Amino acid sequence: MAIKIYNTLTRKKEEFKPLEEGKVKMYVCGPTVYNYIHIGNARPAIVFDTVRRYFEYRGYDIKYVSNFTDVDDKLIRAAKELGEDVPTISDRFINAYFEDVTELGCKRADAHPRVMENMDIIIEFIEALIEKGYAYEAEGDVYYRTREFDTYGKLSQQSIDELRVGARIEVGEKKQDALDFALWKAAKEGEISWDSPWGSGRPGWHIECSAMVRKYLGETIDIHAGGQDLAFPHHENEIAQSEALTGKPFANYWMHNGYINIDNEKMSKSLGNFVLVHDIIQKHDPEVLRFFMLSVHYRHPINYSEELLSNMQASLDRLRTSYQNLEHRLGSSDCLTDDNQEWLGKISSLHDQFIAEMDDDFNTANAISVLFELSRQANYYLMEKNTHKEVIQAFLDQFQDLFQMLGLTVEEEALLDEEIEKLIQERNQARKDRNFQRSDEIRDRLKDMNIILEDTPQGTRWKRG
RNA sequence: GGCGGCAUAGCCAAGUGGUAAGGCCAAGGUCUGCAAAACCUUUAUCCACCGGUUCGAAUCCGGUUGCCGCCUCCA
Repeated sequence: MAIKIYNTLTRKKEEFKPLEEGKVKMYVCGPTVYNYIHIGNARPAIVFDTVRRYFEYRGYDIKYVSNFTDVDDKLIRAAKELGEDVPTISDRFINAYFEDVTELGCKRADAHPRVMENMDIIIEFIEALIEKGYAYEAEGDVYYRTREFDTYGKLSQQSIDELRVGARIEVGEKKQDALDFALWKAAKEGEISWDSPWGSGRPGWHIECSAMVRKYLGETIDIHAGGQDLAFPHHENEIAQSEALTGKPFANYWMHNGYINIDNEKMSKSLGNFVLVHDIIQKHDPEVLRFFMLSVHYRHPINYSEELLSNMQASLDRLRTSYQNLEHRLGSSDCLTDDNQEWLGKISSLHDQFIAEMDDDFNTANAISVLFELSRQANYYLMEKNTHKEVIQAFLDQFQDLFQMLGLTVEEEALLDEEIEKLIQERNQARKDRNFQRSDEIRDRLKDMNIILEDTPQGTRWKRG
């Protein structure tokens, strides 16, 4: 079975064929680091981290690169407002980004290139475009000649002549055509800037990705990904820049994740309805946010609310409880059963189902439903009087394996605290003596300490609530 | 004006031709000293609406309504 990917470029699900057997080159557009990330930024981070994990899981050698935009208008504005310089602010929020995203279970990319550290290759790229006639200099700015690129609009299916010219596309005097976009912007008084053949200035937004993709991954890559809104104009412009330069396809597969809405409205800074990851993870288990994002297909919109997050907590708890119940039974399992093969077969077929769902354009929603089936089967198995270690272990391994694949953890049970253990023993003695008043007293006391007890035929177990 | 998406139970959400996955919530039952956890049962004769194609459609086609996104910095 092969992995299928919905390719924005062709608007179809296609079988994934890597450029090089067994290898994947993937680039994801990262955030502009002028603030803490909001949950809208978290979606591509989580979704594409999962895509990456899946490729790894399937044995691919994947090189995964994601950039930081650390110089741009928003950063310059933020610097002015805060009375700090741009590098200080971008450093701060890059660190914050890593902290947040790590909490959400995302691994580091193989490279996280920054604009400031790649000024030389950006300038070279622009020079080459000028040389080829695709760009021109105008009073310290450099613009891309959009109409010069024949297939402009192929990603977003926009006809170049249908693009609304006027009110919203700024007709700068320096531009030869309203559709042209900036590759290099001349510095204004007091702005951070770099020297270039066209005077001091800074790069336009789109050129950084073209330049960094080329440097870190090559002229043609397998997968280029980002939020839906980036398809036009950002990705369209990247294609124009890169393909004009190399004459080769820029990326074979384009993936775009859907939006997060709040009360069915797009979340945006201007509407003031954005939710920061930084704030959510004070109140909720960060993995619940990840689980939430993965419970919906990545191309569909998600409507965020606190209530939904609480529902998701309950769902995730169900799976984790199941895992903990298995762990609890591992020690007391014997070897008296003879239906091991049947159970092992069930587990293995659920694994195959999980793979089939993920193969189908990373259908994490369905993959998660397989996890629930695994949980149901495990719970059912635990109802048997005699259980076999081998089967319990197989369940545990399967949970462990698939959770990890999705970037989630089955929380390890904390070590038994001596004091808690002592109280439990005392309570069990009270129960034997049928002194239920005393036993409930102890249970309540532990409950106040956020310890929940469960009496099972194999003894009392506890967990943190 | 151009391009695109969505509409499935109280809530969330899969499902793109073969007769409605899964989760949350709720109700009843089993187990338990009581709980907790778990298990069993129940919860959409129907997938926004109207027509059409088909032996057969939530799924395809046409139309209608509603909501949303992109075309401007944006994940």
